[in-house]
Amino acid sequence: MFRAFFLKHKLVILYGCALALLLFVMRWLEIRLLIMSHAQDIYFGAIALIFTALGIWVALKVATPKKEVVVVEKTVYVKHTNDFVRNEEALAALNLSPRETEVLELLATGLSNAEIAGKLFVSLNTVKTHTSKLYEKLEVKRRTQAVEKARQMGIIA
Amino acid sequence: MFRAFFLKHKLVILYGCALALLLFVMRWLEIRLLIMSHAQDIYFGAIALIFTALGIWVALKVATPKKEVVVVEKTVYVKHTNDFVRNEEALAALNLSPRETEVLELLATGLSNAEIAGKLFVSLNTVKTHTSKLYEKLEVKRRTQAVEKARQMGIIA
DNA sequence: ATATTGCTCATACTTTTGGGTGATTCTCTG
DNA sequence: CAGAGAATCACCCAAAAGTATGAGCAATAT
Repeated sequence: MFRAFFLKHKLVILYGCALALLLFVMRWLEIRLLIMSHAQDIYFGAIALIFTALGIWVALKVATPKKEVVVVEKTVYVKHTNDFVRNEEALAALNLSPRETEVLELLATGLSNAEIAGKLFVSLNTVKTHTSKLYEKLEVKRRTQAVEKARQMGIIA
Repeated sequence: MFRAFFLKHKLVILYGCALALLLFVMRWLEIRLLIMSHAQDIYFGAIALIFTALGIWVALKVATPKKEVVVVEKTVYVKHTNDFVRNEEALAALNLSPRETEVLELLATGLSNAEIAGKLFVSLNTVKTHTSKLYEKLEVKRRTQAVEKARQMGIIA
């Protein structure tokens, strides 16, 4: 409870303590500095400097950094595939389960197993099982071949 | 000449003047404030506050803004034609070496690095070097993505 | 009611891929 | 001639992919 409060207002509390301490030290220093009458200016200068520095420090610590937005244009090529027709016969002949087809499509976009697992809300192991079965049914050994074969068969865009 | 110098160190000069002025005012105030012996603390507090504020102000004024890069993607739709025509501009922009292009094409057929090495009569390590450079230039992380991107850009069939 | 199929997940192990670094050789260019 | 870029290769480490096997669960077909 106290800890949470402290953590939340850490900066403010620390700053307050630092200020109090400094004032105390200065008050004490004052006694001996006042003996030398001309040291007053140096004294004030010191106070000014210290608190200016403190202010700068606090400002840099607390201030939300200004952001300068730099816009970089980047060209993205996207193939226009409006005339793709899925080869339903070939797809049916493969006897892929719905889930496997889904995985195959994500596979073709270049996603990793982990990324596919994330998209489908399943574990990495599950995706591995699906891909393995997929490779079996497509009679390939690697994901790259699976994509290539599926593309040639016309079952993915 | 003086003007240029002033403009260049405007902030420093202004700050210096402000500091001097404040010290002068305080020195003057001191005379009457010292009469009330217990006003000393208020006096110091005022100094501390003012210079802290000054420090904050200076810091906020001077602080270098952080840059934030925003990538704006510019979409280019590539016409999908049944007879493939290589997108020469895109290919040239990528600045791929002849060997890298060769590797990319074999990559797209679904071959493993070892198989590519065999086809090109080079070592597996060499193929790895090529693929790595390829991924860099295509701005991708995996071979599957490389193939997908190259296909969308129209630099492979 | 059993068998099958699809989906899920795990564990354990091997292979492949990718990242980083550095070296060598050759060729082209200023 | 020095420097840059391309191609070659090596070594090491880490991450991703793939293989094998087993198992639980729900819907569906027999």
